[in-house]
Amino acid sequence: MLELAILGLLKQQPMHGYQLSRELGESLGGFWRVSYGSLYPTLRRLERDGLVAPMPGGATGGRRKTVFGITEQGERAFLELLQETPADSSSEDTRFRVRLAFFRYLPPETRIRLLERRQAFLAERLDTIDGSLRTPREGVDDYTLAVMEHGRTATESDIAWLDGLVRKERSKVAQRDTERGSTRSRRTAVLSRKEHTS
Amino acid sequence: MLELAILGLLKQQPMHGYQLSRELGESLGGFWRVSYGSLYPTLRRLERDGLVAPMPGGATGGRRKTVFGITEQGERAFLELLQETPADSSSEDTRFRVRLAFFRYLPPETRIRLLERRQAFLAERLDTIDGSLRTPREGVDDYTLAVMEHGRTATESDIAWLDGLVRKERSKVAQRDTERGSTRSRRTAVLSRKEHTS
DNA sequence: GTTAGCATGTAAGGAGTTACATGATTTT
DNA sequence: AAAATCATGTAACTCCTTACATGCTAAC
Repeated sequence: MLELAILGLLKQQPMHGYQLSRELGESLGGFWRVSYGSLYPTLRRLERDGLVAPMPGGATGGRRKTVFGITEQGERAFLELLQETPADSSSEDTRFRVRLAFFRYLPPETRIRLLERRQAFLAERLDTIDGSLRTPREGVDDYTLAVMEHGRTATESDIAWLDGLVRKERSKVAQRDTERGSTRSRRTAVLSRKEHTS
Repeated sequence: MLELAILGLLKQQPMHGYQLSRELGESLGGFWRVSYGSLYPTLRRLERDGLVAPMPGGATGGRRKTVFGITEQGERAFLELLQETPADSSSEDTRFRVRLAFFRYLPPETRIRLLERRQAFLAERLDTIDGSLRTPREGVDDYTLAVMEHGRTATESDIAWLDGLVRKERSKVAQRDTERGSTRSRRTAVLSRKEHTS
């Protein structure tokens, strides 16, 4: 996840490590604040692998800091990481946030696919919660119940939010297709659905 | 976090490892599903440390499974873990959920203190988000913005939800104090505020 | 000139995961 | 008797954290 975030930020603009950590904290709004003990080693590993490289004439200052930029190889790795489906469900919420923050670098069809994948994930979570609420085992008290019900509410509103994003994305695609000649629009719609199913 | 969850579940009822994993997945409603590769070693470590112990006459079956129960030492450790303030902000959301699910084991004053601590944490997150939104750096696009705004909305509703829980808790305390003689109620209120500040 | 913040790192370790292995029991 | 699922475990690894160490630069 950290690699993705670093590459994405460096794609926007070359930066040094310290700045990366601050941007990360800001653009994720306090949902994830990396420690330097994790940031710098990762940065060096990315450099070693040729995904980022120090820039001679960096962005702003002229101090002893090392300003890094993303390489072509890094760009490729970034796009792969961005579409990656992680199995790890525990940190998936934060991970999705990070991915979404870099959505502009993906084509609309891929965006829709990822948004719908996230929806499916949340729908499954919702099923689990509803299942637990329907089958109250012994030992459930008010607090356990409160956790579950709040979880359900939050998940539902997340799904609705994603619905809005998908709708917006679809209308963008539709508009784009209309602009470039109206005969292809239906065909494109079929194609993107096909891609989503696979 | 896993230790806390295991101890809490075993406090409710003796169980074997497999059952623990299923209960965990259910009672947390899909927000956290532990892997066996983590569960069993942890369970054995807890046994080695004397916090849990195998029960001769377990709960239900008589198979080859090992049913564990919590020991007195485990109960003590559980209460400590339940009140522990973690510095790690990344997994704090899930962690709070776990803690809340075992809130019934804490005295109301401690509950209020923990709820308010969580509120303070979320308020800080809100500040970070609002700060980022007020100072739009270069490179913010619609998606980064969407992430932040959704984060703000979700955090705000979380805080409001906690407000409700705190209010409910306070009214419980007030009622309890009224029931056991009205002269002490004011003094107790002062004491719990003092505890909260520290 | 000293405090605060910028900037980069290292060593040790925590808390989990995946993938694999194995066998017992129930269901079909 | 085959398939599903219950039940327990191990080894290697990932990814990140904490705590520490160091020095530079700006501001007061």
